[in-house]
Amino acid sequence: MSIRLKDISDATSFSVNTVSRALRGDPRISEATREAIVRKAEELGYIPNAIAGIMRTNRSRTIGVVSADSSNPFFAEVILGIEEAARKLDHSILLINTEEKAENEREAIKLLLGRQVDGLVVFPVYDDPANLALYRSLEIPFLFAGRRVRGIEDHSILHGDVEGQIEVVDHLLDKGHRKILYIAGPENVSNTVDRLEGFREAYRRRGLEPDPDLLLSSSGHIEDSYAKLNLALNRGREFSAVVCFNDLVAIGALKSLFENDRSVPREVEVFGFDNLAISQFLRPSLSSVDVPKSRLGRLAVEELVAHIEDPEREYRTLRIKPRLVFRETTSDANPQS
Amino acid sequence: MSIRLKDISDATSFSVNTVSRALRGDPRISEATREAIVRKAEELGYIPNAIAGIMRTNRSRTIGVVSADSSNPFFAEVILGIEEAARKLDHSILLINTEEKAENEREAIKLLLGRQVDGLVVFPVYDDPANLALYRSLEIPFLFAGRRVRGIEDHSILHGDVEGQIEVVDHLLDKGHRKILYIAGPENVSNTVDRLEGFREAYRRRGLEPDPDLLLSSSGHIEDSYAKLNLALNRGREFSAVVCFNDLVAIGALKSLFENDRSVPREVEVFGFDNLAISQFLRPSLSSVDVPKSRLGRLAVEELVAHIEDPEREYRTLRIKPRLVFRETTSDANPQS
DNA sequence: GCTTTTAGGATTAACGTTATCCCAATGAGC
DNA sequence: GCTCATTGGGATAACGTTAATCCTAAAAGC
Repeated sequence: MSIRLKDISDATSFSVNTVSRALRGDPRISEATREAIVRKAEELGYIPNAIAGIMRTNRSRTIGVVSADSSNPFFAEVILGIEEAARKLDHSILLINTEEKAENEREAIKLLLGRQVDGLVVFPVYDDPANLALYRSLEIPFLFAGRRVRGIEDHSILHGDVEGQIEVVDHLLDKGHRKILYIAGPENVSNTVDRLEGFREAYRRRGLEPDPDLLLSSSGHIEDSYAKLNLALNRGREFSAVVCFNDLVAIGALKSLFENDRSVPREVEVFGFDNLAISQFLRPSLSSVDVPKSRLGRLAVEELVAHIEDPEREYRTLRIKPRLVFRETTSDANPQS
Repeated sequence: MSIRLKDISDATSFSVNTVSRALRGDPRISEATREAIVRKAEELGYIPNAIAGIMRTNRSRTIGVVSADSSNPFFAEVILGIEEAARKLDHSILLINTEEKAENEREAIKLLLGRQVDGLVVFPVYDDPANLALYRSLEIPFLFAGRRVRGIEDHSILHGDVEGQIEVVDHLLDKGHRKILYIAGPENVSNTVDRLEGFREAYRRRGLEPDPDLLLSSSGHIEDSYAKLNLALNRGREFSAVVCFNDLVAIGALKSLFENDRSVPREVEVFGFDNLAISQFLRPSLSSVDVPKSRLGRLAVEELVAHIEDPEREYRTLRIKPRLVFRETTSDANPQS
């Protein structure tokens, strides 16, 4: 059976209390005593029962992570940063996926609250009244990674969806493209809203109007994007550039373009968004908007832990700058730089 | 503050015990009472304190997942299956990465034990005396997903590394290839050992000997594989096929081949292993050995939970059959089929 | 009418920690 | 030699839940 403080107490004839304090490095315990206790603890292979500790202290050193879409490597890459940062700050991660469903998100949060997590990092849906109410009633720190929630302004770490998308479209308009196909992302996700807004804003700034026929929606996944672009091509849509909600969408689009004998980038230029790790190894390698995913995860954890440790700390939206990456799905390098 | 059973007890004037039992559906509580209590609990927004429950019952309904390499999508895909299966069986996941370090693996397990997980799914290193001792002393169920540990025979769910690799090499030898370059994977991982053994065995069966100059080692990642193959090409190594430890290695190899003007598959055929989700979208799309990753994860969890619920259950190695997938990095389809 | 059964619920004691309060011994200050 | 800190450690009470045991009416059996 597993060793408890009591067992060390019995073996050393110090009280349980003293053993506990010795192992936690309480200065009130003499060096000699501490050493004897620590040695005995190691000898017995003592592993502290974290559950009991959490119960007593009401501090779990655990961060609940509510991820959105497990089939998108973007989240995996951010979560990698989260896990690493959490480990460095001596916290554990409890991970749940919502598959972008508002209800799953609520359930996940309740489950995590029940497990007494100290804080939450969430990839939330954009607009849901019940979720909004839940977040407003939350008594532990929470942060939104790379996304916004309608109605909650200050809990986000954003990576410039609007600006990033403006830059892409601006670049293409600069190069003379006037028929740009846009494949948008999943419903009710701020990234979709913001990137679409960026797309539109870039046109607006030049007094131009995007062609509604060249605006496709998608689930944000490869297969759906592939199907949607096939459909558009079958309907005879003409365009010289495809701007995609994310890299997965771009991968599906590339497949469709290839199968429909559209040469990339000669006839059609393609942009993704997110700059996944694999995108540089596609052929042609994918031009994209780089989002520092690992940094986003790290930042989220560091900021969250700061909030956990200082409940008075004020929330404010943090912003990371995105950066265009030009590869083989676009011709030439950035004309500006 | 958060609502406890006590609060519901106060509000309904039933005892804490009755409230607890009513919420857990104990048959000894009358329907009327149960309903009143449940309604009040919902009204108050009661969220059970799982920590206290775990403390009392010594059952956490949590599975510790010790993953190996967070930068390899293979694990992400398996963990996806793990998470889904766990959720269906009403369990949570506690996830830690080891980055293939034996010591991290031990630390991860100790941390998870401290958190009172009910069982472990581990992607372990192959051969480490301290880890072996740790596993032997473990008092909770544990399973190795897709890997073996030297010295522990029955706790694995394997996916035919040896056979899969034999099949690949056999196929190539059938087609007349005699100069096959093999890029092996990371040290001290059973997959590396077994796939290499498969490679050798395929030669052995024909009374052939692989050329030691055509045997490269790698970390199992894109960049390293890319560098190693570049080096081999610079040294004038000649070969007509490259068999890779996994798909990431294959991606790096493809990049090197492309940059060195080796046409794939005309001059060089390439095989990966794992069949990552992205591999079908590479260009050329990658021929590989499909490992049912999601199923592996699901199976691991289902089997683990079976062990948790029946401590007497015997361990036995489970085996999943791999399947060759022929795509554009190999010429023709499978000659046999 | 009395006892026995049973439904329905209350009391109480854990689970392993940690925090609060307490005490004994030692030594310093006068 | 007395007081008073200081040091080092012990005793005890929580944390919120659940399990084991116990209680009490009312119904049922004779």
